[in-house]
Amino acid sequence: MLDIKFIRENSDKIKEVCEKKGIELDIDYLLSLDKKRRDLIKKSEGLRFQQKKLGKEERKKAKDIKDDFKKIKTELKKIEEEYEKLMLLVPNVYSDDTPIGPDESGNKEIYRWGKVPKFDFPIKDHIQLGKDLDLIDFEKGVKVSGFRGYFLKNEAVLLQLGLIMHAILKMSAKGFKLMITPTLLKEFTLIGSGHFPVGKEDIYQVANPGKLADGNFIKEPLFLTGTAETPLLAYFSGTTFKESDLPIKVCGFSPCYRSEIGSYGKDTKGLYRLHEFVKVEHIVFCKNDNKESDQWLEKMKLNSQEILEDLGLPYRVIQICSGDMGAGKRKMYDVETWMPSRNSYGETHSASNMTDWQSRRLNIKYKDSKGEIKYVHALNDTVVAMPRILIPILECYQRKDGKIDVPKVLQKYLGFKKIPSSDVRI
RNA sequence: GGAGGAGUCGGAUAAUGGUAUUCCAGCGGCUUGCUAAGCCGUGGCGAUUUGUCGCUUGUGGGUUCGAAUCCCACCUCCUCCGCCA
Repeated sequence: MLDIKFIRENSDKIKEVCEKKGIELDIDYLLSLDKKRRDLIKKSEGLRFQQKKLGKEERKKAKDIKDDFKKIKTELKKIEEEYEKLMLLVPNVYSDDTPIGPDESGNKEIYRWGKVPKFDFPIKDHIQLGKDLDLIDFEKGVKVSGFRGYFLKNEAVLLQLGLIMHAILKMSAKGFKLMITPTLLKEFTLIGSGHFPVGKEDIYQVANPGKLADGNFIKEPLFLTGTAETPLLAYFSGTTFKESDLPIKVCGFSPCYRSEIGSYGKDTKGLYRLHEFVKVEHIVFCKNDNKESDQWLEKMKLNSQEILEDLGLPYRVIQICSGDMGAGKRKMYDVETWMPSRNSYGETHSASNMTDWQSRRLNIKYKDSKGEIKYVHALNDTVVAMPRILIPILECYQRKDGKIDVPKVLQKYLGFKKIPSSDVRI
């Protein structure tokens, strides 16, 4: 959400942002609602003032005012509902260096690391490797969980747990507070992170939200989050920090659920696009300053890159263009990792500067040195998302003999250097 | 699964239908000086013609000239019994 004053004063800019982000929104209508809203607030407050004054003196006259007041109040409520609905749709202004483009074709590669592996034998994809080495079972996954279901088995389990440990310990050493977050979330959290109202169809809603201690059903719907970003942000909703508390740095681990309704028929095979996965995510709150939050975005992006360099996986960094970034974002990078079976890079990380677009929705503020209350800037980025990252690991580290080397950085967590490892077989 | 309570500023607390009290903490200022003390100011949100005005007692409604107080729904917490990874 943006400041309505900012929208009033920069309506042409906002209209341009809507156009370049591919968002259809009638800003003039929003501004007309805003005008009506303020008129009605003035009227209703004036009546309330008189009513309160008269209430003490003359009760009959106060009663007459009450009817007018009620009428205005009803009208105001209607306008405000419409106004608030639109305010949630107003996109954030993208940074000056964001490429302008209609969709992913406008994204820009800005960095490349690592040597793409060359194989002198016919390679297998991770699906084949997973089957041959008994690491992934898609057939049983679909049988038990349905489309896009999967089981990880044996060394793949340890690989995933090792990756989590590596990521968590690394972020902890960098001064991030650690959390394991809930994934069953109330609606306000998803409005807060910006996944609602647009994008609602990608979030699962729980049909039976459960019972309370007193035996009654919970009436408020619950949703399964698609990322730990949402609960991490909502953890701090309603908080006013001291400026000296900033930056707030938190690293969260959670399962993630995505219906992928907009992606039917896309990436239907393998570990790439799944309904449920797990992810280590990190967020930062900093001062309300574009320069500072953009610097944090660079630092966070480097954390993602560092993980891939630890794993020895070749990657590239993409700067996302206006038309491919979400409504709430000011600036966004994807990091893509080399996936031999695709013969290309595939997205494994995503870093975004949301500025105060989320913190306004969630009411996350700080008192600056002058005593002024401001909204924090919020950023989020992947540390490691699994099992998608197993695709490049399994495929890049495969050997001619059909075995797979374990990336060196993970060996201490797994206790073996190659897959299969007799150590974990029963 | 059963029974009963409770939600007032960061913490504590008063107000049983008459317009939210007091204390502590924090922050700002002042005074006195000796290991600190005292005094004054200070919640948040919104509108504004910058004078102010409105809202804010968990949330949303209702009754009323007037609601923290009465009614309805929701959210949350606590106590006791039972069950449970």
